Amino acid sequence: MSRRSDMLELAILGLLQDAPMHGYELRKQVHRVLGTVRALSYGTLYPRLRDLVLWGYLREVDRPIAGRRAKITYAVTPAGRERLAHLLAAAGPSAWEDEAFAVHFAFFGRTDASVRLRILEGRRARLEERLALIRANGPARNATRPGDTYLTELHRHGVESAEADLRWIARMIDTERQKNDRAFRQVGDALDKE
Amino acid sequence: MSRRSDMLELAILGLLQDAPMHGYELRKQVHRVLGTVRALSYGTLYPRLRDLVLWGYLREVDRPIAGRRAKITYAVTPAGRERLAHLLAAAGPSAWEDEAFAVHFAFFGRTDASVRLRILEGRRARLEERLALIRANGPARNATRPGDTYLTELHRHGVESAEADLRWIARMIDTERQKNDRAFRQVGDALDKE
DNA sequence: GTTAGCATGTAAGGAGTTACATGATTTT
DNA sequence: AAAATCATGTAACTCCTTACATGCTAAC
Repeated sequence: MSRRSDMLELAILGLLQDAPMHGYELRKQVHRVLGTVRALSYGTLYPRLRDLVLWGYLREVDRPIAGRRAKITYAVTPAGRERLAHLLAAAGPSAWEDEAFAVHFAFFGRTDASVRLRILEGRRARLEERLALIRANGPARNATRPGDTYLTELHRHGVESAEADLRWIARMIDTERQKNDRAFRQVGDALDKE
Repeated sequence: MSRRSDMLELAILGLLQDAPMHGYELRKQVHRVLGTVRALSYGTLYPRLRDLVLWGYLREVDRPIAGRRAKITYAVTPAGRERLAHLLAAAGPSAWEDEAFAVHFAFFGRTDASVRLRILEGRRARLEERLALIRANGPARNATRPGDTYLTELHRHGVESAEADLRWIARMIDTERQKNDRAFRQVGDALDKE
């Protein structure tokens, strides 16, 4: 359902929903928001923008300020807004993968609370799975090259990174739950007053 | 000089140098050693093994234990050993990238001390550069969606991960330097005795 | 006036994934 | 005897990068 490439689509639609931009600026915004995750080349971006226009999710807003041309500003169409909502609501297993997760998380500000929690839980499960795998594959019984300090260090660093990620996710989930609790309490208060 | 694909070549030659294996087993070893980094599919591995044989770096060692066939064991040829040495000694800028660095580091056990240090320093510079970039792109002046906690958190997590990686690298470099010092001292002692 | 950054694109090719196809061996 | 896992491969496809090509605009 959501290939890696849907992530680029999500990022584009999400950012353009905030404010119409042209490609060059858009790329910088992607780097600002998702700079931790990966780079984005023009060879990837421009063809994709063309496609999104073709599919009706974006429209070109020509802004010929004086003689300045060839600057194409893109804006999200109603169909694009629907598509964005759909992508944001879709929280399938591929949404727990590294990049997909980061993109989804970046747009949590406009994602439903239930979807947020589902993605966070999925991500946690994914990270725990990975940690277990790293631990299982540990270089303990390193028969061939016993005592290779470097392999051991690499392994330990992998474990520590995964653990740090897990702690972060756990914190995010806690925060979400507290938010939910507050929301429930407010609903409760409102009901009390009736 | 070292495309992403050279990393796979390095991993294959490095592991097969330790012990000849067939493809299936090799894949598991790659996961054991580099499991933290990325997965490796058969669709990638087998064609590459074929190529390496074609290029003379590997040779097939058929091991028909009883009727058991179709199991192809691969071993490194002299040319392959040369190639491996070359790949290990090549510490160009692409060796500081995430995956390439991990692969190089995994084989530090048979890498020259000077090359090790060069790669570690390069990696540190790369990480520092990345950290600076993340900090510069920080969601501080987030005009469009002020106070988007999620973006702020994502950003912070990115900074923290980068910092943790940097601390790790710094520790590795320290260890290397101490090793060098010890080595020099031993040489010094030996000279004293003369 | 020339360098640096803004701005848009295309074409070719590299790298790898997915899905498929096939069969042997080991374990339950 | 079925299920799991070992074992090897291919073909189609996707995605992205690199290198190229082009021209404008701002700053020095």
